Parts: sequence; C-alpha cells; structure tokens
Amino acid sequence: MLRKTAENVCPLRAGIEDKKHWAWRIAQHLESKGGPCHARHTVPLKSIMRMRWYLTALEGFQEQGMDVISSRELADRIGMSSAIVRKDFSYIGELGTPGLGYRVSYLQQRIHDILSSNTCLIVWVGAQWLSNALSMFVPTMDLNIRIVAALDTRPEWIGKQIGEWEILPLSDLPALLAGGGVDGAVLALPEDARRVADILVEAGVKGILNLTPATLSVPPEVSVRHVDLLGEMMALVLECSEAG
Amino acid sequence: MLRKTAENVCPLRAGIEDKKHWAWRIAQHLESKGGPCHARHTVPLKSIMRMRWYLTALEGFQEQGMDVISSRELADRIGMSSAIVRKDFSYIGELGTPGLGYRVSYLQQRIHDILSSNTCLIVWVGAQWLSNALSMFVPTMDLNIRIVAALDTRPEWIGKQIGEWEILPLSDLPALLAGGGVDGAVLALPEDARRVADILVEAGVKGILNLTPATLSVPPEVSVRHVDLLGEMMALVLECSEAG
DNA sequence: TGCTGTGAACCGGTTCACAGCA
DNA sequence: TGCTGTGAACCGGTTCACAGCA
Repeated sequence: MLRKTAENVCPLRAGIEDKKHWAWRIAQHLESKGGPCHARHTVPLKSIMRMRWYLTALEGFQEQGMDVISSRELADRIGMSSAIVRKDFSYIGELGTPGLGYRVSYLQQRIHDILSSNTCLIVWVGAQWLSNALSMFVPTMDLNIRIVAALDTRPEWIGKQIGEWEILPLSDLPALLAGGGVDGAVLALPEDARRVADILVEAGVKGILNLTPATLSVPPEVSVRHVDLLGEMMALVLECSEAG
Repeated sequence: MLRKTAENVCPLRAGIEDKKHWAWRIAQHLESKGGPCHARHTVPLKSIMRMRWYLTALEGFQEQGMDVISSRELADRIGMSSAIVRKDFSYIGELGTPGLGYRVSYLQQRIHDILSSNTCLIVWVGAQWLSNALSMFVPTMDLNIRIVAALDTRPEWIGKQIGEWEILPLSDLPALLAGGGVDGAVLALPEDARRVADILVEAGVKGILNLTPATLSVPPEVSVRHVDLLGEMMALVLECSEAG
C-alpha cells in the first residue's frame, strides 16, 4: 500500500525538474511563451498569493458578461487597492490597455497559465483537520496544489478514507519523500506538534506549514510558516478596536 | 434560548469599557501597575501576537527548572531571532538584567498580566470547522480569547452541541451583537462566504477573520483578515524551492 | 478624458551593531 | 566578559502620484 502511494507521487513530478525560485520559473515560462515579459525575474511572494484571488474574481465578472474591467473594479471586488492590482499585473507583463482597462478573458488565461505552470506537492499530517479543510477549499485547490498523501500518528485514524486519501501512518513519510517531488508538509496535528515536526524534519521535509498553536524550532534549511489562528483572532480584535 | 445566550455575553464585558487601541490599553495597564513603562504607547501588532508564544516557551523552561534564560535561548525555542525577542520585551518594559538574562517567573507573570488584561470576544460562524478548531487550540485559548457563540446557516447543524456551544442560526446574530462587547466574527463557512459576510456586516460586526478561500468586499469601517490556506501552501512551496 | 504602468515615497516590521550595565 | 536595550540601517511590500498612451 505504501509502495503504491509512493509511486503515485512520481507521475505528478512531471515538469518539476529543478528547484529554482518559482517566480524565476514563472518569468522563464513567460519568456518561453514569447509574451511581453519584463526583465524583472522575481514576482513578490504576496503578489503570487493574490493571483488566485484575481482568477476567482475574473470568473465572477465573466459570468456577469463583462468583457473589460478596470483595476478599480477588480480591486473593489477583492477588497484591495487599485494600485496593488496594477502593480501585481505589471510583474507578469503589460496586460492592460491605458484608458480602457483589462480584457477579462485574456487576463484570466494569463493568470491561469502562470498558476498552473507549477504544481505544488505537499503531504498533509493530521487526519481530523483534513476533512474540514477539504470541504473548505477543495473546489479551488486542484489548480496548482496537490495533496499527495495524508498521514496521522493516531492509530484510530490510520487506514481510514477521507475524500480520496487513505490515512497512512507517519512512519511511511520517509518512503513517500524518497519518491521525490514533495515540497512541503502541512502540520495539523494538535498533539505533540513539536515532536511530530522533528519527525517531519528528520524525514527530509523542506518546509512546514504549521496550523497548530505550537511554535517550532527547526534547522535553518527548513522553512516554517506559522498560521496562528489564536494570534489572528487577537489581531482582528486589535484592528477593529483601533478603528472603532 | 437566544435571549439566554445574548445575556451570557454581558457578564463577559466586564473591564471592556472603551474601544481604544489595545496596545494603548496595555500601556495604561503597565502604568497603573507602576511598572517601568516606557513612554511608547503602541506595541506593534505582530509583537502582541508573539506574546503567547513566549508564554508557552517560558512554561517549558520552567518545567525544565530553569530560573533565568537569555534572549538567545528563548529565540531558539520559538524559531525567531534574539533581536526580535529583546525588541518585543522592550515594548513592555525593561524586564531583563544585562549580562544575565531574564528571570523566567517574572517574565511569565508580566506577559500573562498583559494578555489576560484584555479579553477578546468573538462569534464563530461555521459549525463544522468549530470542532476541529477546538481540538487544536482550546487548551491555550481561554487566556484572552472567548468564543461567545457559534452560528451556522445550515439547518442540519442548528441546535447541535459542539463543545460548550449550541449552534445557533445566523439570524440570531443581530440580537447577539445588540448585547455589545463582541469584537469580531470568524467566518468559517465554505459555502456562500461572500453572502454570509454581507449578513455579518449588516448585523454590525466590526471585524471578520476570513478562513474561507473567498475574497470579501466590505465597507471600509469593517476590517477583514484573510487566512488563505491555499495561498499559504503556495507560499510554503515557493519558500523552500528558493532555499533548496 | 480615463486608465495603465511605474518610479518614488512611504510604512511596519526585522536585523544589525554597539553602548552600557552587571 | 556576557547579555540587555535600542538607535540606525535595512527590507519587503504598499501607496502615491503622475507621465504617457488610447
């Protein structure tokens, strides 16, 4: 079963040859298409994170039958400033027409190209959260993120089926990573988060998205992003207290 | 049932008289204690978000029987730089001893004082996510965050009991907010997120923590924090590709 | 006239580097 | 000698403001 899963990873690696900066690969991608690619070879991280938002908004505009939209309209739709919208698009080319705006279908296609040009492969650790997470974001997920396996430490979860994933024991992780191509792990196990993180690191994971309230200490070559929901709640209250 | 819940909110308001910036209230709190409070009346948002991390780390050190620790040791524990640790503490006073370090118990007490001096009251929208979220962070939650009610739009969830919360219909929201003291809402309903957000805004919510993949457009007086898990996964992969 | 594309200014937050204290 | 506390430099990212094009 494990071997089967590990093999499943391999076909997904297609097109993921090297590990250079993704933004760089996007720039390459743009050049290879002969599009109007600016010399700039890095697209800011935050800008890339917004691309999917733009795509969703554009779908909405398309459904409304709008052919052309301004940065202002797009910005209002996703709750950003028009300046940041124009800036983001400027990183990936001159996509608009001064005085007029952006063609919805063209913009959609360009952003879709970029997002789908790189598929992120990750493993998910923590079965209980997986089912929720899936109901939340699976519809938009398959564009460029692929959960190649779901694991857990708790015996009562091992072997269960959640969506398309059969929950594997955490001890299968090294074999999964040996297949290569897996970029990172989502840590969503509330108990023993620090210990599980150590196991992830030892198995060779290069990045961890930490959804637990625990802080992790990892070697410098492993990158960690901490989504601290409690902290976010505190920040939310701070922000609206400030305004009110 | 609704009335009962709305009333339950009120006792929790104790000590939450005005809506000034929390950092400012922290500074006031420090001054009222006669502690060595610097003239600085704002503590950066990110700094406050880290305070709970420090507290957890300090508990660990205390269990290990350590009386005094350096900013370096604390930083390693939570995966930050020592400079940011010293900077954070400098916002709330001169807590350490040059050449020696920080006394664990004193530091613990000071941070605990600050975090517990303000309780954040929020409502949670989206029953399915609530149960997971609880297993993840309830142990550390009660320090300064309080979910006063859990709501949902889906009939099959209304009336169910999740932890200590009975799921209320979203239509109860205005009555809950009328009680006052509620600072924000967590939006964790995968379907119709934008429509539900409109309902939240109309009911008078001043801040929304958006856990859905949807982008929201709200009036400028409402603040939104978007925790975009898909975006975080992409960012994670970008980061570790960069390094590797 | 209206909107894009973008250099310059700005801003919050982090890191550097070191004076000064124990 | 060793560590804190902190001004200055730095940095990624956002906003401003406007030249220039349709």
